[in-house]
Amino acid sequence: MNEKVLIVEDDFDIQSILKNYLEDAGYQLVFAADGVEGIARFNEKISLVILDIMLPKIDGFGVCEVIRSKSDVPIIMLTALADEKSQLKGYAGKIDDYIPKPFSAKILLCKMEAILRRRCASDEGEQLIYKNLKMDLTGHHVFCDGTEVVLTQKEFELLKIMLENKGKVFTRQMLLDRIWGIDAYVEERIVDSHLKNLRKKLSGSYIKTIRGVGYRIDVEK
Amino acid sequence: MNEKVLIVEDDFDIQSILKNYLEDAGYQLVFAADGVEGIARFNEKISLVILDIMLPKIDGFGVCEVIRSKSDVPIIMLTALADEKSQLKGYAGKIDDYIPKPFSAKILLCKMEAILRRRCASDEGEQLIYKNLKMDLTGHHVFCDGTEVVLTQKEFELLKIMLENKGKVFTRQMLLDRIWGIDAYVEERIVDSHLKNLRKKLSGSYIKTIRGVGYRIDVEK
DNA sequence: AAGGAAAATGAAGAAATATTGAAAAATTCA
DNA sequence: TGAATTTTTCAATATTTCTTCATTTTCCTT
Repeated sequence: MNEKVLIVEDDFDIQSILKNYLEDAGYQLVFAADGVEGIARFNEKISLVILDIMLPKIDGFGVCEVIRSKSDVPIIMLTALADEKSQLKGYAGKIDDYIPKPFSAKILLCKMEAILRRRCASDEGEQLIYKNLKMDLTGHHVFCDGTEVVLTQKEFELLKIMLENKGKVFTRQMLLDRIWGIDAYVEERIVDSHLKNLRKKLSGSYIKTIRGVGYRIDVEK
Repeated sequence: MNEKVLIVEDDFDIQSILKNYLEDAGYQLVFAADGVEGIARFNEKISLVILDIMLPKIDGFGVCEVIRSKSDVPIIMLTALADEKSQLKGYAGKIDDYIPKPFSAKILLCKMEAILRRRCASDEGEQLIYKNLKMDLTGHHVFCDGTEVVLTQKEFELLKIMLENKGKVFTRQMLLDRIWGIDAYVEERIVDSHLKNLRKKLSGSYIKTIRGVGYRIDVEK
């Protein structure tokens, strides 16, 4: 447990209601008072985002678009705009739920739990298993056919992210953003370099190259 | 694709609204007019349940409890009882969403899609389907009759743009602008060239030539 | 209906680009 | 400091992209 929730909301009263209610329910909260801050505060550790629409600097739809471009994190829009058009616009941006203000904190909590319950296996398991490969995430071990393969930090993260998203192509930039961070200034070729070493260590054709796009680990058949 | 939805609802008008709207959206519907029938009609093939609360014989909460005892299928309650207490009771039974009547069919559809998107197993990513052709955009795969066809990047983009705009004629210049960028300086014939290769790989007459104008993929009948 | 012009197709080779492998340089960590 | 890791760089290789031109098809004119 101990889920981090990012709340992007400029209304102080609502911030304070959420603070009381959600912290009591055991969530760790991260607040942002405008769109730019919301985007800046978002990271891989966040399990859910609560997003207002009318925000200073960048509005909720914009924030949603930026976050969605790099993550499938659940997003709940919490806003005074109750009209159908805004709602549909929200859902078009792949949000998970839309709650018009005024809202009931109890119901918000229920909805959050309903959504979090549906989350995919990725972060609940301590282990990732793929073909004859086993990753022990807590212990930072990787086994190939039962024998341990020692990976460096970067190799480990690379493999982890790709195994958590089997079937999805990652561009080098996406991998850089997720492993090195969006503000890291490194050559894009660094990804190739680590991937090469990873492939050599794993001695199996797990990672496919999609020329002109990036890399992918195929879904198991 | 082709998801089965179980609708447990005794109001004939709502049955008929849902029938029109959801069938158009490509869902396969199974109707039940009371709680007992709802439980009887439920099976492993059902991807989602839409549940009224006030039902003959067994009420929605009861049906929910029975279904939840054997399955994690997503459940949406759709009911006239808008009070908070009923909603909380619903969420306590591990439903996924609660929509008070009167409801907007469009929003129901959005919510259904948001919930289905979150499902663990069959998380296929974004897809474009046309006749016996399937494009998996997240995975950068193309399947023709189930077998994979490997496309180069330009071929992939060409097919993607045309499939996203079925029925629209693209001039070579339009395709150049969208794929190569408006400032690219390349021969217009490059489009023909890639299109030829694409046609050969797909082995089916998907892409029509509009002489003197450009190319088009017809809308499906 | 025949001939000619315009447009589209097919194919092949050249040019450009992306990926890989490998190794040197820089950095981090103990 | 020394070892391991990370990052950069670069040449070799593989693949794609682009150009060109001959061939075929379609359409228009007579």
